[in-house]
Amino acid sequence: MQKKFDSYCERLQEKSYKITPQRQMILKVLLDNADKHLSAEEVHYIAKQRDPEIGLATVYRTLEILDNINILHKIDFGDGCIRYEFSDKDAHNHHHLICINCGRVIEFNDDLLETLETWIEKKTKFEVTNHQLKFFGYCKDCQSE
Amino acid sequence: MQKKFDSYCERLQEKSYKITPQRQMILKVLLDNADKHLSAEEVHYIAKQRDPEIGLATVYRTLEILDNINILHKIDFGDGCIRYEFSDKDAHNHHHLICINCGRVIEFNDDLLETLETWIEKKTKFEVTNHQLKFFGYCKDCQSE
DNA sequence: CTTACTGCAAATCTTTTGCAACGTC
DNA sequence: GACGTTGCAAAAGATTTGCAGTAAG
Repeated sequence: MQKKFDSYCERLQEKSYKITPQRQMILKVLLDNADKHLSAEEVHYIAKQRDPEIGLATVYRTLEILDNINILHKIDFGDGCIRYEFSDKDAHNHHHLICINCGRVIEFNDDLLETLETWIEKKTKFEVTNHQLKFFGYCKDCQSE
Repeated sequence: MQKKFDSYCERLQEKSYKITPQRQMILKVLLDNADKHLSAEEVHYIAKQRDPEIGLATVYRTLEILDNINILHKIDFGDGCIRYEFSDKDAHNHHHLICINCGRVIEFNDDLLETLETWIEKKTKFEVTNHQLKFFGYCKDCQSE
């Protein structure tokens, strides 16, 4: 965890962003909840418990930067806000199962799309840099209803 | 086209929604632009040219209904608004290539995911009803930059 | 004639921006 | 010390809601 934190700070520095206490804290909040897909609001809520001074705009600005330098990326689960996830989390082969009843998000690994990507690049001349695959449906607990 | 329009009206009726002129018009706008992925704002803009009286809230409310009864579904291309697409459009095997430079959206067909879905249902006991696959990258025109 | 639907305006919610004060390098 | 960064408050967008009037079945 400390290792990741340090490498993210380095990446910020490389891109000549300053390592401020707020940015470090936001990174720590994200690392502590790496399994969660937090939204800006949620990051702010947790961050405020650690430092009540921190502003929501700072959180938004930091997440934007972390997205730009590819530490995070945005995901939309259709619940009205942008959520974030670390980019290096099994990078290319992890997808999401989203329950349309309770909203739970389950992660799922598979590398089937590698093949598809190469095929797309050949066939359509579109240069693929990333993909997102979401399955909607009902989780185990919601199927009875 | 007329056939689809009629069947959509029927579906509205079945669910005991009224067939108002506004709803008919919104459906026609959507059918006339079935290749486009319009947002609520865009639907309203086109609709207003046909009937300047129509209100934006009506458009939002109608799109919500059409989504609920599965005539449309929402897609998010990361441009800050919800876009819509007919649900029956090659339903299960059409995906999107989104250019992160110019924002162009290219459609792409493939049925690879059918297999994956069955596999997920077996493996995770998640009941899949739909999926969304998006590839991000650079379209032909933007690759030179 | 009843109940759902509409248009408008106001409200809400998420995200962005302007700006003076502040802190990192 | 310079310049990027912060917090706050205000602004901006997208979407939702309340309500009185209107119209579909």
